[in-house]
Amino acid sequence: MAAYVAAGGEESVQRVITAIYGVTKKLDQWYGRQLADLGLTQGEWAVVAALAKAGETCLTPSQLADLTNVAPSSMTHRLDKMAERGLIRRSPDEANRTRTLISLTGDGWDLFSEAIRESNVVESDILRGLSGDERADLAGLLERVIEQLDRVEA
Amino acid sequence: MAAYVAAGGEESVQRVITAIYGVTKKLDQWYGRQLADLGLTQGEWAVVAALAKAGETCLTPSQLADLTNVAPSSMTHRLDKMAERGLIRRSPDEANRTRTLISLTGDGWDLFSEAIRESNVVESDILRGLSGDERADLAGLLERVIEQLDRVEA
DNA sequence: AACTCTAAGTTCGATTTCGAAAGGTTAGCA
DNA sequence: TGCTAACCTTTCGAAATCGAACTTAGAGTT
Repeated sequence: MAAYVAAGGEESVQRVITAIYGVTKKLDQWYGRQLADLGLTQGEWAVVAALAKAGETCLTPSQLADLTNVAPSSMTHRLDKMAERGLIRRSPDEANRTRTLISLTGDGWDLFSEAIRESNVVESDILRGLSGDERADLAGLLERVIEQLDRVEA
Repeated sequence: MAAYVAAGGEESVQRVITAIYGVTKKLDQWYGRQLADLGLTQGEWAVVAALAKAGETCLTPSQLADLTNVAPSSMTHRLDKMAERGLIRRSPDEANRTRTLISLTGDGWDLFSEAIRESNVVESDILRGLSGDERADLAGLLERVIEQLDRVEA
């Protein structure tokens, strides 16, 4: 730690970064446990949830890859398995034949409903310790960090 | 989104979770870019940094696995590669021969110094947009979330 | 001392992920 | 029309990760 500070690093930054990675790790564990019953991985749940949130509108593999933070090639593989299992369906986009449109099948919707209904994946437990204002503060601060990182990127 | 809310999920929770995963993703990209010059992966840097922060005291593979959030078996592989490259050294713990002690070699320390000196990995850029108070708030809120998650776990 | 139970590190096989390259499709423009 | 550039998805090979099983060492008990 002393080496960091001496080199110009700030302890407050370290503290935040450590905490962010800590929360992410815990969150991953929590999701993993909640989804194990349904035979879903986190990545697969992320796809189901993204499609469910999108509602009627279909999403492309690229969009899903962006939304769930993986490379497009990884999404191809993931969708292969989910299609094989009958959770999603690939259909060609007639308007732009470069694209493929992904939608939930009946089974996919059933699985989403079941996960929600059994409240396996209602995330309220996670932030139970924070008040409404504090949640807003937290989200706001994190969003500002994201903005800053976007700016550094450019 | 409507499906979530109807099922008892709260939008504020979704917002926080989305933001946390967003920051983590950006952070990973940022680290990846900074470290590419040095030929280090994030995981390897995490090991170097942990050992550097520990200073004189050696760490065991298990401790490093905990600190860097990977399985012990993954750490074995990582350390193999780093030892092969001459960055770290394994030495038996005479006090407890179950353990192995990991320490940075001269080359490992040089690499750490170089990374810091070239300010490749001084994280201050990341939180430039936040004041000191805000950083403390952010860290505090995240740490409370971690506590809550620990409690749910038990 | 003998036995058991726990802990640490590693090995092994399976899975997941990534990046680079390929193939097909669209859009812009001379 | 023909050419080029960009985009989307997929294929492929390489690398990282995980969980489970295994080996060895230490601690505690009788």
